[in-house]
Amino acid sequence: MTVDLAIFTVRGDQLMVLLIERGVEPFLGRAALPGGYVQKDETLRDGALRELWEEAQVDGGRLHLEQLGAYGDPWRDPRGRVVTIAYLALGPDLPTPVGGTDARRAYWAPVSEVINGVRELAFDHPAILADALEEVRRKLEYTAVAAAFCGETFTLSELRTVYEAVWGQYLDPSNFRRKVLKTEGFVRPTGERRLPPTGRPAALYRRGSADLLSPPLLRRVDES
Amino acid sequence: MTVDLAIFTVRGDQLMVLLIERGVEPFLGRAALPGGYVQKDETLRDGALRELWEEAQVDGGRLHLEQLGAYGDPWRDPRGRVVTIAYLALGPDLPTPVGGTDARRAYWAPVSEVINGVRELAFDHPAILADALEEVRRKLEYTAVAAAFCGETFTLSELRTVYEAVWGQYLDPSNFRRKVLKTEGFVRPTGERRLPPTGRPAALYRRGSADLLSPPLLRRVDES
DNA sequence: CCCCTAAAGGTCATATTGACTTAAACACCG
DNA sequence: CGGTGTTTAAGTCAATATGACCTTTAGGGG
Repeated sequence: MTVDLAIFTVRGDQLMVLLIERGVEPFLGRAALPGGYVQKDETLRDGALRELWEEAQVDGGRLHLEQLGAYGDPWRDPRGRVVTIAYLALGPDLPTPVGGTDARRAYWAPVSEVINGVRELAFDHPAILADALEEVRRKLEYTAVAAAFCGETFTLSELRTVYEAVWGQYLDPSNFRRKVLKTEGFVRPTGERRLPPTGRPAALYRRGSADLLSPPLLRRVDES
Repeated sequence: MTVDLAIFTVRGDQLMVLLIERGVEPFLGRAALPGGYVQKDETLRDGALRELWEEAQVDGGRLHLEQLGAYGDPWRDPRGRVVTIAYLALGPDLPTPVGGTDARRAYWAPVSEVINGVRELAFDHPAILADALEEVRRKLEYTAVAAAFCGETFTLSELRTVYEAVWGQYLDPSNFRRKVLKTEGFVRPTGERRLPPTGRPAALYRRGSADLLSPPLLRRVDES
């Protein structure tokens, strides 16, 4: 029984996922999602948090962590029957982590490159990553987790950039602002402002109390 | 490693869940969700389908089955560390199943009674059932699975009754009809009709090709 | 002091929803 | 054979939400 983690962050205007280069067999040297065995006395969530730290030196306290599901096809691991519980983590632009015990190194990779097959992942991690990606995209529609990608305080432009990076589509700044501000509990103004490199200062917000957005903030379906 | 099943159906105007009376220790004689050990050579889904049949003689071919998640707290099972993968199943009004090997008997119980604590479930099954219930309610909003509760063909009133039973709230028949019919791929007319005990004949539909509803069919939030 | 840029705020046509009303189709009853 | 009750089916209308687009504001830099 193992846990595997799909850890996402937004850097610049790209959605990134944390990958490791495996330092042990099987799939030695191959790219993979961080993860490892669950210990006997810990919860699945605690196991995920521990692996997060061991393999990538990422502190779980600051990021959103939720279970994605169990992957247990008998042939998914060449070593034999290994069921893995996949977790989804979202965090602000984190420092590039160093490798851990079972990982030669850890690094952020653009999700688009991994999905396109430019990098080949070990095990059934391509499927896990695909499911995780769809889940994040869906979560942004129906919940207020997008703020988990931002720092403690953020501007509405930063928040919009998160949506654009995750969904891969342009959003009208004005309509986005209207939707976010009139959705009760989405964000809470701090009263402070931040100066962009150029242009008018932007108001700063912090995450609100709401978890669900109703009505949701739907992405366009066409995407041609 | 086990699988547990939260199997729902709509009977009359009530949402029902399939329970078993445990025939073995621990929790002998207690009500529980059907489930059992996963075998070495089967997928998690196949294990769920097998347990479905063994413990409740329910044929999985006709119902919607999806994974809910993994429950793995170290103390959830008095026997020791047992991680269970919970599955959610939705089906039309099924015949009352007989008990299986590890179950003295199997029966349908109103979900409301179980949630209220009138019946106490074994293990952490109360939490699993609560999660399953919320998942069904959410699924009805964003997907077209509601038809899984109906037979091969059904009237719009039957479909609306499903929503009302699951959400526990009244829906305006006229607005429901408009929403369903104008949502592309939700239902497909068969051309036939069905005579109710009294009143105008109702057109029959079968499930359409759509999986997701966009925009979704949201339930009211207040429900006071 | 003017220009450029991004934030902030507004307009307007369109789509969707909730509450409500009206018409249609059948069985039953006298 | 026509009236009555019941359920399906269809329509109206105001309130709300959305997408596309425009104008104003508040900075920095030349």
